[in-house]
Amino acid sequence: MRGVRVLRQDPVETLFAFICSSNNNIPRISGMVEKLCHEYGEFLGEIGDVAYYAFPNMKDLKGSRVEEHLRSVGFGYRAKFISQCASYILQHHDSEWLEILRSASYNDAHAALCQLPGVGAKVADCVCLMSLDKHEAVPVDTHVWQITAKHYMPHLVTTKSLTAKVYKQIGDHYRALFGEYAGWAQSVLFTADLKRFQDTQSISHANLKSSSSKRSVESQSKSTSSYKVSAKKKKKSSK
DNA sequence: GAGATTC
DNA sequence: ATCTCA
Repeated sequence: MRGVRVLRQDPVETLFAFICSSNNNIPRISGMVEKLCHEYGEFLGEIGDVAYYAFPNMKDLKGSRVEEHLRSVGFGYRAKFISQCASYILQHHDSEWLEILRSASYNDAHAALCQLPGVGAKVADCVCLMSLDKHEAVPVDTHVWQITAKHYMPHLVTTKSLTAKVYKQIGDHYRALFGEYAGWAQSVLFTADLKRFQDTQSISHANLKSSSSKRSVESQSKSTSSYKVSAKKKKKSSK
């Protein structure tokens, strides 16, 4: 049986990859990250006829020259965020600052990340959860917002946009329910709603509730006591 | 809260 | 998704 896993990724790669993710789709994000590696990363070797490069060091990502180049290859407004973010971290902190944030509290790490250009609450939570060991971090995108409002927090169905206030409310809701597993719960919610996982019994959206399928979830009891995490929690330290 | 930003 | 403007 397959499960939903929250990986422990490299903080630098995670931060810059999620800066690329804003208002963007996965194929394009993947292409952008590969471009960063190929253009600015160290050559690692090749397997067959495919060359592999490491994710760049931040010192190689800063500067207006980088920004201009990234813009010319289709990074859009994210080009500025990437170069400025690298500059900011190296100027105000150092190259190991992100790793050091692993020993900070979730609230401190989140607040610090939100200071960076191109990093808001959502990207900060993604970095916290996927690379900084902050498993109470709950990244709330428009998708998770809609799912949560519909199935778990009905009073939010009338909210017109994902404001900072609503963002906090949703995260706090899951933290109260799942504590240190809140981030994992978010991953299950998110994954369960992906079309390609709709028929994957082991991680169906409705599994966070007591029973039944996704289609009939609306008619179910909304009581929090029916929420179950059950025995499908998993974690891994590498891909 | 609305609109712009990249493709 | 973040930022800017109002």
